[in-house]
Amino acid sequence: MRSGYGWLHQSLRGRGLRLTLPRRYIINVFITQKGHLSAEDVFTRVQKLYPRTGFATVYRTLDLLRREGILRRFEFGDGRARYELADQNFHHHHLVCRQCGRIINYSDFTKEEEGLFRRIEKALEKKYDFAIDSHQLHFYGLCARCQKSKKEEL
Amino acid sequence: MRSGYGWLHQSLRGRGLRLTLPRRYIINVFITQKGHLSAEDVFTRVQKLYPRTGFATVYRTLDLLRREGILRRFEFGDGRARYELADQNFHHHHLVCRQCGRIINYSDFTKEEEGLFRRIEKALEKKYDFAIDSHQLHFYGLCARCQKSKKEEL
DNA sequence: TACTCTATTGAGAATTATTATCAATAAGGA
DNA sequence: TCCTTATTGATAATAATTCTCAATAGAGTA
Repeated sequence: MRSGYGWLHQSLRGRGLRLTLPRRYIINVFITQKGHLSAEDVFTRVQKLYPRTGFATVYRTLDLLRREGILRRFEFGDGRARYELADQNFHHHHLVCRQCGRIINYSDFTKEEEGLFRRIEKALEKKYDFAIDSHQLHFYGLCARCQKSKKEEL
Repeated sequence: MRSGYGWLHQSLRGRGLRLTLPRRYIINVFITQKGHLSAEDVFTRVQKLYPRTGFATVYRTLDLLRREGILRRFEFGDGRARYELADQNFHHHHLVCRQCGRIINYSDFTKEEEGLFRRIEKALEKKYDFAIDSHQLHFYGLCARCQKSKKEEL
């Protein structure tokens, strides 16, 4: 926890921002275990390492990191936002289970998708005079486990 | 407002559900003016025609209509859910302005998209044992107006 | 048409996620 | 080490949505 955050430090200091302890811990949560974490998820994990952390700080930091481009924010429809490390080298989309909320990242088809998406983006930008900076594609359905439990109900 | 809701009536009665006045008014809002309406949007519009309507009823009805497959529910990232008539003949995706929240439906490329999406769905279902029933694609960026106002700031 | 059963409503309280407030704390440059 | 001020933690405030429950009103039936 001592160092290894030089990149962030650099990115923040320019704007008069500080690399505080809670911020390090929060980023660390995302680095050590990739996933789609809600503010509460992050809060409980950080609490274990740094119990004095407050909820407000978690929210503030998540938003800060989003603005810095370090995190991406998603809403999958269960009323709470999720955050994920914005790894440029791992562009992916999501599979969301309606029942249990499980989220799966997939990047199997991004090659094909990207070709089409680039074309669509270009065309939409022209047609609607829109400056597009990102997109999100979610597939919704039932995961393996929830399909089974549904069958067993019958 | 007297009739014209036979289809709904049919669809509800089977399950012991009733086609009440507020429900008619709420559906009517969506039929008369297509759009991506929040619960509040619907509430204020229905209020004008049927002032005794309560907020809770709006929420309950929106959810009912979603479960019936009549409405679709979306979250575009501004913290409030939006509802839209689920018109099977008008499959489309969305362009969302980060600044003002404006939402544009587009269906220009759905032909091309659909081909790819069908293939992706099939493959994802097999690979992850997921029963996919729908998907959402949102493009985010700045609409024409907000691009302008941003330039003028400088 | 009147009657009855019960799904639905309206008003307001309760819940949940998120944001704002503000005095106390701690980065980090001098 | 000192000083300035960004940041924090605790808590109050918002905002969207859901829950509760007595009163109301669909709609099948007599």
